[in-house]
Amino acid sequence: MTEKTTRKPSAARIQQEARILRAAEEVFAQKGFSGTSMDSVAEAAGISKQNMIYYFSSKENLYRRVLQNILDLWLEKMSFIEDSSAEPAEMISAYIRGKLELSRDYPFASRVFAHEVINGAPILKEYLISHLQPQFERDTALVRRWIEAGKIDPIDPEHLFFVIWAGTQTYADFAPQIQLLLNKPALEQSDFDAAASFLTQIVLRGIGAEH
Amino acid sequence: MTEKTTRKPSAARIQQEARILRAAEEVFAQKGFSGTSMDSVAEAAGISKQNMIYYFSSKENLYRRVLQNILDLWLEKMSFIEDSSAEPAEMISAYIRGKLELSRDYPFASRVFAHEVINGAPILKEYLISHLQPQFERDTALVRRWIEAGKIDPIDPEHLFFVIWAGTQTYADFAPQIQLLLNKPALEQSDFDAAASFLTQIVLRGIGAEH
DNA sequence: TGCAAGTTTTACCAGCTGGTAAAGTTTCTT
DNA sequence: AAGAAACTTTACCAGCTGGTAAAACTTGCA
Repeated sequence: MTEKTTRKPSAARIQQEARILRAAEEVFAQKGFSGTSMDSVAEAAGISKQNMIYYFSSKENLYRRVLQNILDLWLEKMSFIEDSSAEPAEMISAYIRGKLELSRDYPFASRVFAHEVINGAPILKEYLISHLQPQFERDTALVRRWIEAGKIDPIDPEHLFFVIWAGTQTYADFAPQIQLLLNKPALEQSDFDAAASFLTQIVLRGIGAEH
Repeated sequence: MTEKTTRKPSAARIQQEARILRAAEEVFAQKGFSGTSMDSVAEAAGISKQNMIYYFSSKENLYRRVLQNILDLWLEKMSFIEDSSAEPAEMISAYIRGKLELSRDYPFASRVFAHEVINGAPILKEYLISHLQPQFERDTALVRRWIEAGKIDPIDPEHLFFVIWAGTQTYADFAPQIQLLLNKPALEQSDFDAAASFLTQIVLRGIGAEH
Protein backbone atom coordinates (compact mmCIF):
# COMPACT_ATOMS: atom_id res chain seq x y z
CA MET A 1 0.00 0.00 0.00
CA THR A 2 1.94 3.07 -1.16
CA GLU A 3 0.90 6.43 0.25
CA LYS A 4 0.30 9.33 -2.02
CA THR A 5 -0.48 12.25 0.20
CA THR A 6 2.34 11.84 2.69
CA ARG A 7 5.71 10.83 1.35
CA LYS A 8 8.67 10.22 3.55
CA PRO A 9 10.46 13.57 3.74
CA SER A 10 14.01 13.24 2.49
CA ALA A 11 16.92 13.91 4.78
CA ALA A 12 17.84 16.89 2.62
CA ARG A 13 14.39 18.36 3.01
CA ILE A 14 14.45 17.97 6.77
CA GLN A 15 17.81 19.66 6.91
CA GLN A 16 16.70 22.53 4.70
CA GLU A 17 13.54 23.03 6.75
CA ALA A 18 15.54 23.08 9.95
CA ARG A 19 17.88 25.64 8.44
CA ILE A 20 14.95 27.87 7.51
CA LEU A 21 13.28 27.44 10.88
CA ARG A 22 16.44 28.46 12.68
CA ALA A 23 16.77 31.57 10.57
CA ALA A 24 13.08 32.37 10.95
CA GLU A 25 13.26 32.06 14.72
CA GLU A 26 16.03 34.63 14.85
CA VAL A 27 14.32 37.13 12.58
CA PHE A 28 10.91 36.73 14.19
CA ALA A 29 12.57 37.22 17.59
CA GLN A 30 14.01 40.53 16.52
CA LYS A 31 11.13 41.95 14.53
CA GLY A 32 7.96 40.18 15.51
CA PHE A 33 5.57 38.65 13.01
CA SER A 34 4.44 41.74 11.12
CA GLY A 35 7.90 43.21 11.05
CA THR A 36 9.45 40.14 9.51
CA SER A 37 9.53 39.85 5.74
CA MET A 38 9.81 36.55 3.93
CA ASP A 39 12.73 38.04 2.06
CA SER A 40 14.68 38.73 5.23
CA VAL A 41 14.13 35.22 6.54
CA ALA A 42 15.24 33.75 3.23
CA GLU A 43 18.33 35.90 3.22
CA ALA A 44 19.15 34.82 6.78
CA ALA A 45 18.75 31.21 5.68
CA GLY A 46 20.90 31.80 2.61
CA ILE A 47 18.33 30.84 -0.01
CA SER A 48 15.95 32.69 -2.29
CA LYS A 49 12.56 33.81 -1.07
CA GLN A 50 10.77 31.78 -3.71
CA ASN A 51 12.67 28.69 -2.76
CA MET A 52 11.78 29.17 0.85
CA ILE A 53 8.14 29.43 -0.10
CA TYR A 54 8.54 26.01 -1.65
CA TYR A 55 9.23 24.68 1.85
CA PHE A 56 6.84 26.90 3.80
CA SER A 57 3.96 27.95 1.65
CA SER A 58 3.04 31.02 3.67
CA LYS A 59 4.43 33.32 6.29
CA GLU A 60 1.85 32.34 8.86
CA ASN A 61 2.62 28.71 8.19
CA LEU A 62 6.29 29.32 8.88
CA TYR A 63 5.51 31.31 12.01
CA ARG A 64 3.26 28.56 13.35
CA ARG A 65 6.00 25.99 12.92
CA VAL A 66 8.50 28.21 14.71
CA LEU A 67 6.12 28.71 17.61
CA GLN A 68 5.30 25.05 17.84
CA ASN A 69 8.95 24.07 17.99
CA ILE A 70 9.49 26.51 20.84
CA LEU A 71 6.53 25.35 22.86
CA ASP A 72 7.34 21.69 22.35
CA LEU A 73 10.82 22.32 23.64
CA TRP A 74 9.63 24.24 26.65
CA LEU A 75 6.88 21.93 27.72
CA GLU A 76 9.16 18.95 27.36
CA LYS A 77 11.88 20.43 29.51
CA MET A 78 9.65 22.18 32.00
CA SER A 79 7.53 19.45 33.43
CA PHE A 80 7.34 20.24 37.10
CA ILE A 81 5.85 16.91 37.99
CA GLU A 82 7.88 13.91 36.86
CA ASP A 83 9.52 13.01 40.12
CA SER A 84 6.77 14.16 42.44
CA SER A 85 8.36 12.44 45.40
CA ALA A 86 11.18 14.99 45.48
CA GLU A 87 11.25 17.67 48.12
CA PRO A 88 9.85 21.13 47.24
CA ALA A 89 13.19 22.89 47.66
CA GLU A 90 15.07 20.72 45.21
CA MET A 91 12.22 20.60 42.72
CA ILE A 92 11.83 24.34 42.64
CA SER A 93 15.53 25.03 42.40
CA ALA A 94 15.82 22.52 39.55
CA TYR A 95 12.86 24.18 37.85
CA ILE A 96 14.42 27.62 38.12
CA ARG A 97 17.77 26.39 36.91
CA GLY A 98 16.11 24.63 33.99
CA LYS A 99 14.16 27.66 32.91
CA LEU A 100 17.21 29.89 33.14
CA GLU A 101 19.11 27.44 30.96
CA LEU A 102 16.38 27.74 28.38
CA SER A 103 16.71 31.53 28.50
CA ARG A 104 20.45 31.19 28.06
CA ASP A 105 20.45 28.54 25.35
CA TYR A 106 17.39 29.60 23.36
CA PRO A 107 17.07 33.37 23.73
CA PHE A 108 15.49 33.78 20.30
CA ALA A 109 12.82 31.24 21.09
CA SER A 110 12.01 33.06 24.28
CA ARG A 111 11.64 36.36 22.46
CA VAL A 112 9.41 34.97 19.75
CA PHE A 113 7.19 33.62 22.47
CA ALA A 114 7.23 36.98 24.26
CA HIS A 115 6.25 38.82 21.10
CA GLU A 116 3.41 36.44 20.52
CA VAL A 117 2.01 36.69 24.04
CA ILE A 118 2.35 40.47 24.22
CA ASN A 119 0.36 40.66 21.01
CA GLY A 120 -2.43 38.69 22.65
CA ALA A 121 -1.28 35.21 21.61
CA PRO A 122 -3.54 35.19 18.53
CA ILE A 123 -1.98 32.05 17.14
CA LEU A 124 -0.67 30.42 20.28
CA LYS A 125 -3.92 30.59 22.20
CA GLU A 126 -5.28 27.20 21.24
CA TYR A 127 -1.98 25.54 21.86
CA LEU A 128 -1.67 27.18 25.27
CA ILE A 129 -5.11 25.98 26.23
CA SER A 130 -4.55 22.44 25.07
CA HIS A 131 -0.98 21.96 26.29
CA LEU A 132 0.13 24.58 28.80
CA GLN A 133 -3.06 24.84 30.82
CA PRO A 134 -3.28 21.15 31.80
CA GLN A 135 0.33 21.10 32.85
CA PHE A 136 -0.15 24.31 34.79
CA GLU A 137 -3.06 22.78 36.66
CA ARG A 138 -1.10 19.66 37.55
CA ASP A 139 1.79 21.78 38.78
CA THR A 140 -0.30 24.14 40.88
CA ALA A 141 -2.14 21.14 42.32
CA LEU A 142 1.16 19.68 43.44
CA VAL A 143 2.09 22.94 45.12
CA ARG A 144 -1.25 22.89 46.91
CA ARG A 145 -0.49 19.44 48.23
CA TRP A 146 2.82 20.77 49.54
CA ILE A 147 0.94 23.45 51.39
CA GLU A 148 -1.53 20.99 52.85
CA ALA A 149 1.34 18.77 53.95
CA GLY A 150 2.91 21.76 55.68
CA LYS A 151 6.03 21.56 53.55
CA ILE A 152 5.75 25.18 52.47
CA ASP A 153 3.84 28.22 53.68
CA PRO A 154 0.31 28.85 52.39
CA ILE A 155 1.02 30.97 49.31
CA ASP A 156 -0.77 31.49 46.03
CA PRO A 157 0.46 28.72 43.69
CA GLU A 158 -0.54 30.52 40.50
CA HIS A 159 1.41 33.65 41.30
CA LEU A 160 4.37 31.56 42.36
CA PHE A 161 4.67 30.28 38.81
CA PHE A 162 4.05 33.68 37.26
CA VAL A 163 6.94 35.12 39.24
CA ILE A 164 9.29 32.27 38.46
CA TRP A 165 8.46 32.50 34.75
CA ALA A 166 8.90 36.25 34.74
CA GLY A 167 12.11 36.15 36.74
CA THR A 168 13.72 33.62 34.45
CA GLN A 169 12.39 34.80 31.11
CA THR A 170 13.54 38.33 31.75
CA TYR A 171 17.14 37.22 31.28
CA ALA A 172 16.32 36.34 27.69
CA ASP A 173 13.72 38.92 26.73
CA PHE A 174 15.19 41.93 28.48
CA ALA A 175 18.80 40.97 28.02
CA PRO A 176 19.64 44.26 26.25
CA GLN A 177 18.47 46.29 29.24
CA ILE A 178 20.20 44.01 31.75
CA GLN A 179 23.45 44.06 29.81
CA LEU A 180 23.33 47.80 29.69
CA LEU A 181 22.79 48.16 33.43
CA LEU A 182 25.49 45.61 34.23
CA ASN A 183 27.86 47.35 31.82
CA LYS A 184 28.49 44.18 29.87
CA PRO A 185 28.51 43.52 26.14
CA ALA A 186 26.73 40.21 26.75
CA LEU A 187 25.39 38.12 29.60
CA GLU A 188 27.93 35.57 30.80
CA GLN A 189 27.58 32.27 32.56
CA SER A 190 28.37 33.99 35.85
CA ASP A 191 25.38 36.30 35.37
CA PHE A 192 23.09 33.34 34.88
CA ASP A 193 24.59 31.70 37.93
CA ALA A 194 24.00 34.82 39.99
CA ALA A 195 20.45 35.07 38.70
CA ALA A 196 19.80 31.41 39.50
CA SER A 197 21.10 31.60 43.05
CA PHE A 198 19.34 34.90 43.74
CA LEU A 199 16.00 33.76 42.36
CA THR A 200 16.22 30.39 44.07
CA GLN A 201 17.04 31.94 47.42
CA ILE A 202 14.28 34.52 47.14
CA VAL A 203 11.65 32.00 46.18
CA LEU A 204 12.62 29.25 48.61
CA ARG A 205 12.87 31.58 51.57
CA GLY A 206 9.83 33.50 50.41
CA ILE A 207 7.58 30.46 50.50
CA GLY A 208 9.22 28.93 53.55
CA ALA A 209 10.65 25.93 51.74
CA GLU A 210 14.13 25.99 53.17
CA HIS A 211 15.32 23.13 55.36
CA MET B 1 12.14 89.72 20.19
CA THR B 2 9.71 87.32 18.56
CA GLU B 3 10.78 83.74 18.04
CA LYS B 4 10.48 82.15 14.67
CA THR B 5 11.56 78.58 15.09
CA THR B 6 9.53 77.74 18.17
CA ARG B 7 6.04 79.07 18.44
CA LYS B 8 3.81 78.50 21.37
CA PRO B 9 1.84 75.35 20.51
CA SER B 10 -1.87 76.02 20.60
CA ALA B 11 -4.13 74.19 23.00
CA ALA B 12 -5.84 72.51 20.06
CA ARG B 13 -2.52 71.25 18.76
CA ILE B 14 -1.52 69.84 22.10
CA GLN B 15 -4.84 68.08 22.37
CA GLN B 16 -4.58 66.61 18.89
CA GLU B 17 -1.03 65.47 19.51
CA ALA B 18 -2.08 63.81 22.75
CA ARG B 19 -4.91 62.09 20.94
CA ILE B 20 -2.53 60.74 18.33
CA LEU B 21 0.04 59.69 20.90
CA ARG B 22 -2.56 57.75 22.83
CA ALA B 23 -3.69 55.95 19.70
CA ALA B 24 -0.10 55.31 18.64
CA GLU B 25 0.78 53.84 22.01
CA GLU B 26 -2.02 51.33 21.73
CA VAL B 27 -1.18 50.28 18.19
CA PHE B 28 2.56 50.10 18.78
CA ALA B 29 1.88 48.01 21.88
CA GLN B 30 -0.05 45.48 19.87
CA LYS B 31 2.07 45.31 16.74
CA GLY B 32 5.52 46.67 17.50
CA PHE B 33 7.23 49.31 15.42
CA SER B 34 7.57 47.51 12.10
CA GLY B 35 4.13 46.01 12.32
CA THR B 36 2.42 49.32 12.85
CA SER B 37 1.30 51.31 9.83
CA MET B 38 0.78 55.04 9.89
CA ASP B 39 -2.65 54.39 8.45
CA SER B 40 -3.68 52.19 11.35
CA VAL B 41 -2.55 54.74 13.91
CA ALA B 42 -4.43 57.48 12.09
CA GLU B 43 -7.53 55.36 11.97
CA ALA B 44 -7.26 54.64 15.70
CA ALA B 45 -6.92 58.38 16.30
CA GLY B 46 -9.88 59.11 14.06
CA ILE B 47 -8.08 61.33 11.56
CA SER B 48 -6.57 60.90 8.13
CA LYS B 49 -3.06 59.58 7.70
CA GLN B 50 -1.94 62.72 5.90
CA ASN B 51 -3.29 64.90 8.65
CA MET B 52 -1.46 62.87 11.24
CA ILE B 53 1.75 63.33 9.30
CA TYR B 54 1.18 67.03 9.70
CA TYR B 55 1.61 66.55 13.44
CA PHE B 56 4.27 63.85 13.38
CA SER B 57 6.36 64.10 10.27
CA SER B 58 7.58 60.53 10.33
CA LYS B 59 6.81 57.18 11.89
CA GLU B 60 10.07 57.04 13.78
CA ASN B 61 9.40 60.52 15.08
CA LEU B 62 6.04 59.42 16.40
CA TYR B 63 7.52 56.28 17.92
CA ARG B 64 10.24 58.24 19.68
CA ARG B 65 7.68 60.52 21.25
CA VAL B 66 5.61 57.59 22.46
CA LEU B 67 8.67 55.97 24.01
CA GLN B 68 9.76 59.17 25.65
CA ASN B 69 6.37 59.71 27.23
CA ILE B 70 6.47 56.23 28.68
CA LEU B 71 9.96 56.52 30.10
CA ASP B 72 9.29 59.94 31.56
CA LEU B 73 6.25 58.59 33.32
CA TRP B 74 8.09 55.58 34.67
CA LEU B 75 11.19 57.34 35.87
CA GLU B 76 9.10 59.99 37.53
CA LYS B 77 7.01 57.49 39.44
CA MET B 78 9.71 54.97 40.12
CA SER B 79 12.31 56.85 42.03
CA PHE B 80 13.46 54.46 44.70
CA ILE B 81 15.35 57.10 46.59
CA GLU B 82 13.30 60.15 47.55
CA ASP B 83 12.69 59.36 51.18
CA SER B 84 15.90 57.45 51.84
CA SER B 85 15.32 57.47 55.56
CA ALA B 86 12.44 55.02 55.24
CA GLU B 87 12.90 51.43 56.26
CA PRO B 88 13.76 48.88 53.53
CA ALA B 89 10.56 46.91 54.02
CA GLU B 90 8.24 49.83 53.47
CA MET B 91 10.29 51.26 50.61
CA ILE B 92 10.38 48.00 48.73
CA SER B 93 6.72 47.26 49.22
CA ALA B 94 5.82 50.77 48.05
CA TYR B 95 8.07 50.28 45.03
CA ILE B 96 6.43 46.98 44.11
CA ARG B 97 2.96 48.40 44.60
CA GLY B 98 3.86 51.42 42.46
CA LYS B 99 5.24 49.37 39.63
CA LEU B 100 2.22 47.07 39.63
CA GLU B 101 -0.03 50.10 39.46
CA LEU B 102 1.84 51.21 36.37
CA SER B 103 1.31 47.77 34.83
CA ARG B 104 -2.37 48.02 35.65
CA ASP B 105 -2.94 51.62 34.58
CA TYR B 106 -0.62 51.79 31.57
CA PRO B 107 -0.49 48.30 30.08
CA PHE B 108 0.05 49.62 26.56
CA ALA B 109 3.02 51.68 27.64
CA SER B 110 4.54 48.68 29.29
CA ARG B 111 4.17 46.60 26.14
CA VAL B 112 5.65 49.22 23.86
CA PHE B 113 8.61 49.33 26.17
CA ALA B 114 8.85 45.54 26.15
CA HIS B 115 8.77 45.41 22.37
CA GLU B 116 11.49 47.98 22.17
CA VAL B 117 13.81 46.26 24.64
CA ILE B 118 13.27 42.80 23.16
CA ASN B 119 14.29 44.23 19.81
CA GLY B 120 17.55 45.41 21.33
CA ALA B 121 16.40 48.89 22.35
CA PRO B 122 17.73 50.48 19.15
CA ILE B 123 16.04 53.79 19.84
CA LEU B 124 15.78 53.70 23.61
CA LYS B 125 19.42 52.90 24.24
CA GLU B 126 20.68 56.46 24.61
CA TYR B 127 17.81 57.42 26.81
CA LEU B 128 18.33 54.38 29.03
CA ILE B 129 21.99 55.23 29.45
CA SER B 130 21.37 58.86 30.24
CA HIS B 131 18.31 58.48 32.47
CA LEU B 132 17.76 54.94 33.71
CA GLN B 133 21.36 54.00 34.41
CA PRO B 134 22.10 56.84 36.87
CA GLN B 135 18.92 56.16 38.78
CA PHE B 136 19.69 52.45 38.82
CA GLU B 137 23.11 53.15 40.29
CA ARG B 138 21.69 55.36 43.01
CA ASP B 139 19.11 52.73 43.87
CA THR B 140 21.55 49.82 43.99
CA ALA B 141 23.91 51.94 46.08
CA LEU B 142 21.15 52.50 48.60
CA VAL B 143 20.50 48.77 48.78
CA ARG B 144 24.21 48.22 49.40
CA ARG B 145 24.06 50.62 52.30
CA TRP B 146 21.17 48.64 53.73
CA ILE B 147 23.31 45.52 53.53
CA GLU B 148 26.26 47.20 55.21
CA ALA B 149 23.95 48.47 57.95
CA GLY B 150 22.71 44.92 58.48
CA LYS B 151 19.16 45.87 57.62
CA ILE B 152 18.88 43.17 54.98
CA ASP B 153 20.84 40.06 54.08
CA PRO B 154 23.81 40.31 51.74
CA ILE B 155 22.14 39.81 48.36
CA ASP B 156 22.91 40.97 44.86
CA PRO B 157 21.28 44.43 44.47
CA GLU B 158 21.23 44.35 40.68
CA HIS B 159 19.37 41.08 40.46
CA LEU B 160 16.96 42.26 43.12
CA PHE B 161 15.78 44.99 40.79
CA PHE B 162 15.71 42.72 37.76
CA VAL B 163 13.40 40.34 39.56
CA ILE B 164 11.13 43.08 40.86
CA TRP B 165 10.86 44.62 37.40
CA ALA B 166 10.20 41.26 35.79
CA GLY B 167 7.68 40.22 38.41
CA THR B 168 5.67 43.41 38.08
CA GLN B 169 5.95 43.98 34.35
CA THR B 170 4.79 40.46 33.58
CA TYR B 171 1.27 41.43 34.69
CA ALA B 172 1.12 43.91 31.83
CA ASP B 173 3.17 42.23 29.13
CA PHE B 174 2.06 38.67 29.63
CA ALA B 175 -1.48 39.48 30.67
CA PRO B 176 -2.99 37.33 27.91
CA GLN B 177 -1.19 34.24 29.18
CA ILE B 178 -1.99 34.99 32.82
CA GLN B 179 -5.66 35.62 32.07
CA LEU B 180 -5.83 32.37 30.22
CA LEU B 181 -4.30 30.37 33.05
CA LEU B 182 -6.49 32.08 35.64
CA ASN B 183 -9.55 31.47 33.48
CA LYS B 184 -10.48 35.13 33.46
CA PRO B 185 -11.48 37.42 30.62
CA ALA B 186 -9.38 40.21 32.14
CA LEU B 187 -7.17 40.84 35.13
CA GLU B 188 -9.09 42.37 38.02
CA GLN B 189 -8.04 44.51 40.91
CA SER B 190 -8.00 41.43 43.13
CA ASP B 191 -5.44 39.82 40.85
CA PHE B 192 -3.16 42.81 41.14
CA ASP B 193 -3.64 42.77 44.90
CA ALA B 194 -2.74 39.09 45.05
CA ALA B 195 0.29 39.71 42.87
CA ALA B 196 1.38 42.62 45.04
CA SER B 197 1.12 40.75 48.29
CA PHE B 198 2.76 37.63 46.90
CA LEU B 199 5.65 39.50 45.34
CA THR B 200 6.16 41.68 48.38
CA GLN B 201 6.17 38.73 50.72
CA ILE B 202 8.57 36.75 48.56
CA VAL B 203 11.01 39.60 48.18
CA LEU B 204 10.95 40.86 51.76
CA ARG B 205 11.35 37.42 53.27
CA GLY B 206 13.82 36.48 50.56
CA ILE B 207 16.23 39.28 51.42
CA GLY B 208 15.60 39.14 55.15
CA ALA B 209 13.91 42.51 55.37
CA GLU B 210 10.94 41.57 57.47
CA HIS B 211 10.57 42.95 60.99
C1' DT C 1 19.77 4.97 -19.45
C1' DG C 2 15.27 7.23 -18.79
C1' DC C 3 12.00 9.60 -16.51
C1' DA C 4 9.38 11.14 -12.75
C1' DA C 5 9.59 13.40 -8.51
C1' DG C 6 11.88 16.80 -6.00
C1' DT C 7 14.07 21.21 -6.01
C1' DT C 8 15.57 25.81 -7.61
C1' DT C 9 15.30 29.78 -10.46
C1' DT C 10 13.16 33.38 -13.31
C1' DA C 11 9.49 36.38 -14.22
C1' DC C 12 5.82 38.69 -12.52
C1' DC C 13 1.98 41.14 -9.82
C1' DA C 14 -1.65 43.47 -7.04
C1' DG C 15 -1.85 45.77 -2.82
C1' DC C 16 0.01 48.16 0.88
C1' DT C 17 3.90 51.08 2.84
C1' DG C 18 5.79 55.69 4.37
C1' DG C 19 6.07 59.93 2.52
C1' DT C 20 5.67 64.30 -0.81
C1' DA C 21 3.27 68.26 -3.05
C1' DA C 22 0.00 71.26 -3.14
C1' DA C 23 -4.65 72.91 -3.10
C1' DG C 24 -8.33 74.00 -0.09
C1' DT C 25 -10.40 75.25 4.37
C1' DT C 26 -10.73 77.05 9.02
C1' DT C 27 -9.13 79.90 12.83
C1' DC C 28 -6.71 83.76 14.86
C1' DT C 29 -5.20 88.44 14.99
C1' DT C 30 -5.41 93.12 13.87
C1' DA D 1 -13.22 92.61 7.17
C1' DA D 2 -8.85 90.93 5.57
C1' DG D 3 -4.85 88.62 5.57
C1' DA D 4 -1.89 85.33 7.64
C1' DA D 5 -1.12 81.35 10.01
C1' DA D 6 -2.74 76.91 11.30
C1' DC D 7 -4.91 73.00 9.86
C1' DT D 8 -7.15 69.42 6.65
C1' DT D 9 -7.93 67.17 2.40
C1' DT D 10 -6.97 65.42 -2.23
C1' DA D 11 -3.95 63.43 -5.43
C1' DC D 12 -0.12 60.89 -6.08
C1' DC D 13 4.13 57.75 -6.05
C1' DA D 14 8.25 54.71 -5.74
C1' DG D 15 9.46 50.75 -3.27
C1' DC D 16 8.54 46.85 -0.76
C1' DT D 17 5.13 43.08 0.67
C1' DG D 18 3.45 38.17 0.37
C1' DG D 19 2.34 35.26 -3.04
C1' DT D 20 1.53 32.87 -7.97
C1' DA D 21 2.91 30.52 -12.37
C1' DA D 22 5.80 28.12 -14.70
C1' DA D 23 10.16 27.05 -16.74
C1' DA D 24 14.64 24.82 -15.76
C1' DC D 25 17.56 22.05 -13.36
C1' DT D 26 18.90 17.97 -10.19
C1' DT D 27 18.28 13.74 -7.94
C1' DG D 28 16.74 8.98 -6.90
C1' DC D 29 15.50 4.76 -8.70
C1' DA D 30 13.43 1.11 -12.27
